[in-house]
Amino acid sequence: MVRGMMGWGANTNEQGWRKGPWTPEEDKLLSEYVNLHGEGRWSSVSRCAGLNRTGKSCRLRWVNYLRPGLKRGHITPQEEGIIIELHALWGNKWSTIARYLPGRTDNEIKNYWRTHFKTKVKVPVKQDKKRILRQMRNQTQQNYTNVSTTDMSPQAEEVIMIKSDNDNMFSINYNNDEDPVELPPVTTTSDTWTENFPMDGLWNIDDELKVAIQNQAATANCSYGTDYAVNLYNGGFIF
DNA sequence: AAAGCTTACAACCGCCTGAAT
DNA sequence: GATTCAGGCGGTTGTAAGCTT
Repeated sequence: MVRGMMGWGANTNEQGWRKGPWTPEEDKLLSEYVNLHGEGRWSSVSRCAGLNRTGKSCRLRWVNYLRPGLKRGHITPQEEGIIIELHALWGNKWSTIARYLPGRTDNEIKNYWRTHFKTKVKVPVKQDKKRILRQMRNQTQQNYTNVSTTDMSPQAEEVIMIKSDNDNMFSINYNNDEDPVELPPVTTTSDTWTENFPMDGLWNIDDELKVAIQNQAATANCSYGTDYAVNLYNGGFIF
């Protein structure tokens, strides 16, 4: 795989900043300047080093490509194991994960994950769905008559909102849609209610958003919203 | 050999946060 | 306390190379 001169053709934006692939000359200017003056103050780096690049662009180039000590080459099986383990623990906290993989950047790990694992998320079989849906249902009934999402992160809140319309009816609002999906009557305790319940949309929730709920649940104090997320998680909804 | 698909990854964008004013 | 701004982070995009059909 060719590194370097790929992607966007070099051009300038409305503000006159250069965009696109970095040239060897630009790399040299940036490296020399940072080696001399140290990291930080990226906006002044771009000016002082004679680079017509934004501070953000300079920082990114340095951190992901020019910084000394960066590893090159394929992720090793050991590194892959660490990535899998830490991702299970923290979700898409790429910079945090990168701290445990010396020489690897968050960008590299993120790209690796998306390429190798993003599309290989386990799809639950029907039996699993039934079990988990039953748990969700029971937990919601037992613990909350009115589930608030006010304490959830915006991301998590975007995924799912559950509310009780009356004592016996619940509805799920996926992605804050205009038309919430109504659950069958609470009196049903068998599997039949899950059969009738159109959950496909819920099961297709993007993996990152599931992780967002997981993270929210793991980090926040118990509250209705996060507590519910914990229940979802414990019930196996996030896999 | 050519077309289409997949993989890899550099680089951008938008949002968030914390420090400075 | 409000505003501004730089830096950091995660998500996304664009494109070349490799692979498959």
